[in-house]
Amino acid sequence: MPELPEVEVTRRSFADRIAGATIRALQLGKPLRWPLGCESITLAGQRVLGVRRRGKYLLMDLERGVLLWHLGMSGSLRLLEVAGAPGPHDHADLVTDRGVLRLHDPRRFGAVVFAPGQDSAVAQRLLGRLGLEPLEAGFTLAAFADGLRQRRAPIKQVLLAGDVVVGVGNIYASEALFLAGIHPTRAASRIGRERVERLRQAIVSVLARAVELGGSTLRDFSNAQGETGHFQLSASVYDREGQPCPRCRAAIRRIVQGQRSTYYCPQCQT
DNA sequence: AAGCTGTCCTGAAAGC
DNA sequence: TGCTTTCAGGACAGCT
Repeated sequence: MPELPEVEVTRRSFADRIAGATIRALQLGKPLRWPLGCESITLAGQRVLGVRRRGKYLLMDLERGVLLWHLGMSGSLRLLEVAGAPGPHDHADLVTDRGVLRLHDPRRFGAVVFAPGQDSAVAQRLLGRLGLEPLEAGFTLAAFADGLRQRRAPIKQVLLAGDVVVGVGNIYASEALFLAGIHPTRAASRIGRERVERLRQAIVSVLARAVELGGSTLRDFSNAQGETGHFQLSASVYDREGQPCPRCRAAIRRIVQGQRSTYYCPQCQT
């Protein structure tokens, strides 16, 4: 499933090539998670100024608005020079004079949404409460600690919620907590400052490494050239219930928090 | 305000 | 073998 690293790798794979392109049309297939929010004709003729990322959203800046893309859990984007007929899981084609950006998303949790501006109600609704960007300078100990201070919920669920720090999905949440030696059920507000700093560093290192490695975690992930990740990042605890902890050999445990699996080492994480 | 739960969708894997 | 059931996952809506 695309988490922040996969989204960033996708962005890098086509952003430079599509910047400056002129949109001809947006062709939609089966409905995605949210409606587009504008007529395709609104987009036609607009130039693509660039592509940014916020959390797991890709923000495509247009001359008059922003086109937001989300890959959900099974989405991928490819920029095709020559687009053949869409397959059964191809649900959006952004046709431009530099090629066709095609969204492939079997489970259709993804979305393409038009926002008339960065401050529009649509943009605010989707982006307004997103937390700190973990790979940017603003992700400081002070800011992170401040975000966790008021939260009594388990740290794992606070990480997933995305309103303190964005882009940490289910897999990386387990991995980062393992690296930091923090038990996933611990109340976020009850983690000491030194351990918050360790968690901050763990989040940065696990995400930055995954970006470097070209996105990792999903078998069917591919960037906009259609290249799959050359390797899988090996997880220390995720999906390893019963297997020995790489640090202390204790059996990895699996629990469910908020209907999501969490994996951790009962010895190393407290 | 913060924290729960339900929901969307479909492929893969497990169960019968 | 083939059918049915269960599960996974991001993130919003809506309720407490």
